[in-house]
Formats: sequence, structure tokens, C-alpha cells
Amino acid sequence: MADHGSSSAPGFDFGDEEQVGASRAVPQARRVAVLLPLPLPEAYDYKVPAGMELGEGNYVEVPLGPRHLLGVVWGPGAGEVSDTKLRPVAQRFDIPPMPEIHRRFIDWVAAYTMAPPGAVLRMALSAIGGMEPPKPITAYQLFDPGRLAELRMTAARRRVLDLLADGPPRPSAELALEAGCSAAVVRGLADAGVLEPVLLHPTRNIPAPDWRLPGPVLSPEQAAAAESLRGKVAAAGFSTTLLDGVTGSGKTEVYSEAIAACLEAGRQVLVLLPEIALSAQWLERFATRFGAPPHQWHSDLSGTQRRATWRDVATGAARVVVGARSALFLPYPDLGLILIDEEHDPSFKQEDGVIYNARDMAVARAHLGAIPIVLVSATPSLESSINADAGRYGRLDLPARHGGASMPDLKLIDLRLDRPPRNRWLAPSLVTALTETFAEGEQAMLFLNRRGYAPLTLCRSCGHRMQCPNCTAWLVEHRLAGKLQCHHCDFTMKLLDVCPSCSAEGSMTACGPGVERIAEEVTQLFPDQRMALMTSDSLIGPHAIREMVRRVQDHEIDLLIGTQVMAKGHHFPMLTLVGVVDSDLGLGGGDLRAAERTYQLLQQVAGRAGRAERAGRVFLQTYMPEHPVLQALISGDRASFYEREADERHEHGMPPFGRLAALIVSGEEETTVDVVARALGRTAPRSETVQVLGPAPAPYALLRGRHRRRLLLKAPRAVSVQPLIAEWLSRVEVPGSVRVQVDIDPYSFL
DNA sequence: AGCACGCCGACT
DNA sequence: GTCGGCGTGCTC
Repeated sequence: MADHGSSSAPGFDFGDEEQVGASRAVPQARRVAVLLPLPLPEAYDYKVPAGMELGEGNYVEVPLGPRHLLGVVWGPGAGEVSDTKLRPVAQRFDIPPMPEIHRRFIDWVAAYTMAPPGAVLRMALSAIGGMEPPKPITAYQLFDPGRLAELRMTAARRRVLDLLADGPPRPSAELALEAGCSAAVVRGLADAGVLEPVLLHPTRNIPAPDWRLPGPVLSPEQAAAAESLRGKVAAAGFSTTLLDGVTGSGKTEVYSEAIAACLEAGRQVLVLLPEIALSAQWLERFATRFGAPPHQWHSDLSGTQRRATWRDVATGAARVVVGARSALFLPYPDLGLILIDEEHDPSFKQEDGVIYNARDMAVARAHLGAIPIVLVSATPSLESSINADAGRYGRLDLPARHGGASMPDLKLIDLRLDRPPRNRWLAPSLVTALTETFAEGEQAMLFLNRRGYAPLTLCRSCGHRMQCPNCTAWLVEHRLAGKLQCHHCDFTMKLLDVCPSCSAEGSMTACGPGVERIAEEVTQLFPDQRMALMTSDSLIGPHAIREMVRRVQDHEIDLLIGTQVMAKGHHFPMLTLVGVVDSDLGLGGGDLRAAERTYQLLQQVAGRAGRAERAGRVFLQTYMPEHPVLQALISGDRASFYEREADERHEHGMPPFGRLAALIVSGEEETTVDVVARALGRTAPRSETVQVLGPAPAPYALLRGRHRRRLLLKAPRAVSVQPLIAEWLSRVEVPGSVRVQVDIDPYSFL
């Protein structure tokens, strides 16, 4: 082949353009490989039209079948498709090309997650609604004062002209506002040729966070940790550090010093948070520390905001980006530091489409970019903790609560001894504690990780249970909405008076509590206290959350009842009592991760109590007070709990000591799904070291109308599982009606 | 991911 | 006899 002229990236030789004479006997079309945001197995080749200059990373518009798509030049054309089939690139967009490191990252994520590269590119591009530069704004300036003579002057016109006589060109709306007239006056002047329209290119003048501002006074421990992080940033090489400190130990202040150091070095910073929408307080603290807000990236941005932010990242104007997991896929030209706050949070794991854990992909991104990454948590994931102990990650501990506040006092309530009355859920001692708290004029919080009124509805007459027709799940009663609702698909139905099975009247009974039912109980017990529900049903959007947080802070509310949305990162100084209604929820099921997850969640909830100078009390209601998770929580001995969990993982070869991958086989027809799942089970790669378990019904064997089976592959750490799985899948015939998803490093061990 | 092509039931 | 269901396959 005659492509010996190709040069190294970035930029390469596309063909014959600079070749002279007879070195190339047959003129070939200049071609490039363009990656499209579709789940295609590879990039497609396109012809480069005469006069168009293309380099790797350029954003282009290309035809595909009947439509036109946005794609990215991924490299030189592979040349496997004949010239006659090639179609030309339609357009090159005039924006900074996708950085080389970002393209390598996309390829890496695709290879790791076993997703088509185009599917990963799709996540990276989903943000951009279009490639057009921001629309110029029409402004007006004085044009021809000579024409003033022949102009019929009015008072309104006079004011507009006076404004423009000593001021910059302004858009008509602005002029009209300042002159106190309508935009028609401005238009009239323009039509008369007195004013001249000029196009202003909007320069987004975003104040940059200022690293020079003095930070808060740090305790010696904080200062030492901050200095260590500053050192990592200065070293400018790959490193992973686990910053481990209890709620209130000042982790944010510490890692802010790393942000300052990175800003000082002139590089970009990415901060990933589990749910940016919930973090108004985080943003406020950032703005206070750095004198300007960071760029935000989350699902609630409008199209315009998204485009602007995307552009700011691409041009490097955005210095600090705070966002949910998808912010990892923005095209940073010069990323110098990544921070993952609440690194243990399960919401970093994306479960649909490309299945990936943003925390792990971020570590890979840091490795590719040779930059430091800091994982931050009060309750680190067992993986990160073990990796730190093994020396793969650095570890920085912040032991104490900063500012003198003491840790809350945790107590177990043994529900077998301290029994709530029939059809009530709060133990007498918890009710007493609530009474005391309200008497002191302080606030309380009741936590129950269950939305709705009751998780199960059954018929007292025949025992019929209300189940979702599309999922293996009970229908949850939402009494406030008057509905039964499935929490896994969009199925809802009205509450019934008559049993659908035996037609008995008035026999349908709510079983067990949800937050609404706890609210009902509390209203009866404390009719004078102001109470609010805080769940994902009642708080839609960041505004609702912000408003609720404000009402609690302003003490317009005495008692909060909520699910885990309430557990995240809000500081309520007057909140001194936390009651966990059901600490055992989540411990069942036999998942090896259940204990860890419950520990993290309850520790986080407990951290809500007593932030200021007031001591906090936490009561955990349980039927199994001897359980290691609960013992670890009340003793405060996290170390031995983690050690035991780590031993168990080690013994079973579970992550991070071994590797896991899950295959999820799904389809609408159960028998076909079973056939495929069994075929995969038969042909599974098995050896002394590699095991495959299953197929077994997936945790929700029926979800959204699709039957699901699951296989779990377990291999030693040293084994690269992707090639094994690729080979495995290639041996099994999968009909189009069945989908096989690969989940590398599944979150659930089931 | 779209979109077209392609074989089997209910309409004019 | 057609219109239309969505199963399979292609798009450089």
C-alpha cells in the first residue's frame, strides 16, 4: 500500500496532496475515518472533498444513509471500503478539535466496557445540540449624524440618541429599556439610517475562580493533607489518593487547596459529585472560597446552557467543572486534576446504555492524562479502601470533626424489646427522643429508604398481592397520589376497594411502612410540629430541593421525614436528632456488598445530626442489633468492620482481589431468553481460575416487560476478562429479539 | 440509532 | 386483492 508517507499524530498525511510526480501511480481519494455517535462496530471512511483540510479530532458533518450526522475524525481512512462506496464529508465545524487524549479516553472506555466506540462517543456528544457558534447579537450605534437634520425628532428618539452618543453599541432591547421607550423607536431610527446595526459576537465573560484568594484557616491535620495534595498537583504525574474523613472533618476545605494549586498551574479541574442538583450548598462554598462559581454540568441544564458550557470546556475557558458522572466525557484540552466526592456513591455507576462506573473511568482518565485524581469520602468504598491499604492508592486521613463539633451519639433500638404499638413503626424510646428534641426547640429527621405509603398491598380475604404486570416487584401504594405504583417501570393504577382476585370488598390492606405512612404516624403523635416529606417524589428539580433546604435551615420545619435524597450533603445546624426507622432494610438478599452499602448509607444519615456546637443523637431501629454493620456503626470501629469485609472478599476472590463481569440476557419472550442464557452457560470459558456462575434469574427477573437472566464471570485480578468475553460471545448465536449486555465490574455481586 | 426492505393478517 | 405489523440488516 502506498501510505508510507503517513506522519504521527496529531495531524497525518491524508494522501496525495503533498506528493509530487510519479510516486503515486493511481490517484486515490483522500479519505478519513469518521467515528459516528452510533453503536457501530467501527469508524466509517469518508472522502475528503477538495479544498477541505481535516485533521484528527475535527468535528464534521457526514451523510449516513438518508440523514446527516455529527461525527469526529478518528484517524486516517482504513481503506477497506472501495472508493466507489465513499461519500464525501459534508462540512467541517469551526470549533476546537477533540483533544487527542479525549479520543484515546473514548477508545479506552469502549474497550474496557466492551461497548462500541460510537456508543461512548454518543455520551461525549449528547451534550451538544449543534455545532454552530453562538448567534451574534445585533447592536446599534450612531451611523450618520448628517441625517439627523431630516429626522423628525421626538422625545423618545432624543433619549435613544443621547444614550448612544456616549456609550457603546447596544442591542435594541437594552436601548429601549434604558431610554424608557419601546424597541420600535430604535427600529425606526435604524430604518431612517441614523443608527447602524453591528453584529456583536457574544463573549461570555465568565469570572474565573481565583486561586489567590485566601483559604480558610486549616487545622494542622487539614493543613498537612492539603499540603500533600498540593504536592501531587505540583508533581504533575498520575497518582490516586483516597481522602478519607468523617462528615464535618473539612474534606472540602482540604481538596479546595488542591483545586487552588491546579488553577495556579493554569490547568483545568474536574469535580464529580453524585448528584449536582442536590449540591447548592457545595456551590455556595466554592463561590465563597474562589470568588466565582464553577461551571456546572448536569441533566437539568437547558440546551443553551449546555452548549455554552460545552464550548467553554472545549476552548479551555472553563477552569473548574463540577458535574455528575457525564461531565467526565467533556473535551477538556488541559485537565490537570480530578476530584471524586462521595466516591463510594452507587450513583456513579451508570446502568443503562454503556455500563460504566464513572469513578473507575475517572481513574483511567487520570492515568491517560498523567494527572492526579483524589477520591473523597467519609465512608470509602471497600475497593478504594483496600487499594489504599495495598499501596496502589495514597491515603490521607482526616480523623476529627473540625471546629469542635462532636460526633453524634449512636444508639440501637432493639425493636424486639422496645416494640412500637400495632400498625405503628416508631419505638416508644424514639418517640420520647422526638418529644425531648421538640421541647428543646430543635429539629429532628426520620430516615426510611422507602418511598410511598406502603411497599405491599394484599387482600386480607384471599391473600392476593398486588404485583406489577411488567416487573418482578410489588406495587407500592402512594396514598398522597391515590395510586399503586411500580418503582421499576412507569406502571400505575388507582387504589382499589375491591380485591381483583376474590372480589372481597374493603379487604385490601397496606403492609409495612413507607415515608408517607411514617408521616401519618408522626402527625398523629405530634400534631403541633411542622413536618415535611423529603423524597424524590416530592422534590422535583433543584429549585424544590433548594427551597426545602432553606425552609429547614430557617427553622420553618421541625421534623423532616425522607429517603436517601435527604441524606446527601446538607448541613442543618439545628438538627440534633436522627431516627432510622428500619436499619435492616438492605441487609437482606445475600449480596456480598449489602453490608458495606448499608454501613455507608447509615453512616451518611447519622452524619446529619449535630453539625454545629450542638451534640447530635442518632437512633437506629433494628431487629438484629448484633449484626456487624450495626455494631460497627455504634462502636465507631470502622476499621475492624472494613477488615472483616475485606477478608471475606479476599476469601471469595471478590473485587478488588478478583475481577467480575456480568452478562445480562434479556428479551420479551422468556423461553428464547432462557435458550440463549443456557447456551451461554454451556459455552462459558471455565478453567481452574475462571468461573462462570449461572444462568440465574436476574435480581428483577422481569423488568419493564423484559425477562432477564444473568451470568457472572469471576476471574483473578491478573486476567483480562474482555478478550475472554469477546471470544465467548462470538461462539453463541444470539437472535435479534434477545439482547446480551456486558457489565464489567458489576455493582451487585448477586 | 434510524430507516428500509420483507414476509404474513384485517380491511376496501 | 391492498395496507401494515415489526423482525432482520445496512449505513462508509
